[in-house]
Amino acid sequence: MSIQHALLTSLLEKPSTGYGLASRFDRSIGYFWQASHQQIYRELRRMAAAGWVVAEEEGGEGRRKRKTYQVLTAGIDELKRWVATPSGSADSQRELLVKLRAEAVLGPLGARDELLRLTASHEERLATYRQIESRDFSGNDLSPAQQLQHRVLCMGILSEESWLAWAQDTLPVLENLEADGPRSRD
Amino acid sequence: MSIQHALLTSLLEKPSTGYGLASRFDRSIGYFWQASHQQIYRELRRMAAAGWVVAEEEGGEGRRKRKTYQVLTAGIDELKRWVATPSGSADSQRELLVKLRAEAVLGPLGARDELLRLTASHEERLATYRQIESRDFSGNDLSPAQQLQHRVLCMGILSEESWLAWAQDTLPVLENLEADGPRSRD
DNA sequence: GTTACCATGTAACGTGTTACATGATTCC
DNA sequence: GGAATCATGTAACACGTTACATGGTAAC
Repeated sequence: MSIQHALLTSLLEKPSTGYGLASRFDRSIGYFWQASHQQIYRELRRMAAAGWVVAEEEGGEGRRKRKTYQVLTAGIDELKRWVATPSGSADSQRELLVKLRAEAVLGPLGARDELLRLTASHEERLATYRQIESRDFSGNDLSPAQQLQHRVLCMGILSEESWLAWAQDTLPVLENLEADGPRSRD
Repeated sequence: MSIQHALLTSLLEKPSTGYGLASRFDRSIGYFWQASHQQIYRELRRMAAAGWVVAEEEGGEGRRKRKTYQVLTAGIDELKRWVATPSGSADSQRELLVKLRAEAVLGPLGARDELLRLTASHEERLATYRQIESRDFSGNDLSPAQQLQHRVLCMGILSEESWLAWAQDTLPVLENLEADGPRSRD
C-alpha cells in the first residue's frame, strides 16, 4: 500500500508525469524500490480520485494528454499521517527509507520513533541469530553441508549488523533535523 | 515462482506436512523467507500435480487427512535444473540462499557460478552508488535535508559492502564442497 | 468437556507482472 | 519520412493476503 507514499514523496520533490516517475522513480528511492509504469499509472489515478494529487493536463484536444501530477494538501496530510504511523509491515525497512525522504522534504514528522522501533526489533533478531549460531554451529568440526548452512545464517547476521550500524549513524542526522525544525537555519 | 524450490529444499531435508512447513518453513530458510500456510498448501498441491512430490496420506476414512509430503526424483531433477539456471530475478539474493541450502543437501550443482554472477552485479551497483555519492554528497556544507538523502544512499552502499564481504567468505566454502564432491569425505 | 494446538482447505480481494496497443514529439 | 523516445492506457493473469470454515488430537 505504501507505494503511494513513495510516489507522493517523489512528487513533492518534483512534480512529474507518470512516465517521468517510472523512469527515475526518484533519485535514491528508485535505488531500492522499483515499480512498473502500469503500477505507477494505476496509483496516480487512484490518488487523483482520492484528492491527494491533481493532474495538470497539457496539450490540445488530442485524446491522450500529457499529465503533470502535483501533490495537494490532502496528499501532504496523508503522507504526514503515514510517516507518524508505526508500520509493522514486512518491508518496514524500505518504508523507513521513504519516510526519511519524506522528512527531508517536509521537515520533522516523527520518523525518529520509527527508527528506534526498528532498531529494537533488529537487535532482537540479531540476538536470535547469534543464539542459533552458538547452538548449531559453534563446533569446529562442521561438515561441508553444515558450513554452507552456517553461511546462510551468517548472511542474516551480517545484514542485521550492517543495518544497526547504519541506524546508529542515521539517528543523529534525524535528531539534528528535528531539533532545527522544518525550515532551514539562517 | 521459486517458493516451490524453497519448499522442495526444505522437504528434502525433512519430509513434512504442510503445517509443519508453515510453522518452521525450515530452520534457516524461514529466517529470510516467510510464506503463509495457504501459499504453502497451494504450492504443495501444484507440485504434487506436477509429480515433483507425493503426499503420503495417514489417518482413516475422515474427509481431511494428514498428508506427509516427500520429494520425488522429478522434484530433485527440477531443483537441480533451477540451481544451475541463472536467476535474473529481482530477489536473486534470497534465491541464492535457497540454492546454497539445496547444495548443502544435494551436493555440487553449480551455485558457485550464481555466486560469481551476483558478486559482479553487486560490485557494479556499489560502484554506481559511490559515483552518485561523490557527485551529489561530497561537499561538507550539506543541508539537513541533503544529509538525510545521503543517509538513504548510505544504506544502499552499506548493504552492498556487507553482501560482498559475505560472498567473499562464502566462496571458499562452496568451492571446498564442489572439490570434495557430493558425498562426505572419509 | 473444553481449551489449545495440529492440520487442511475455500473464497474473495488487492497487488504486481506481462503482453499488447496507441499516440505525440523529437531528431536525423 | 522513419526511428527513437516520451507518454498513457487496457486486458489477462499470477501471486500473496486476509477472512472464514472445518475437523482431528492431546491435555487439563
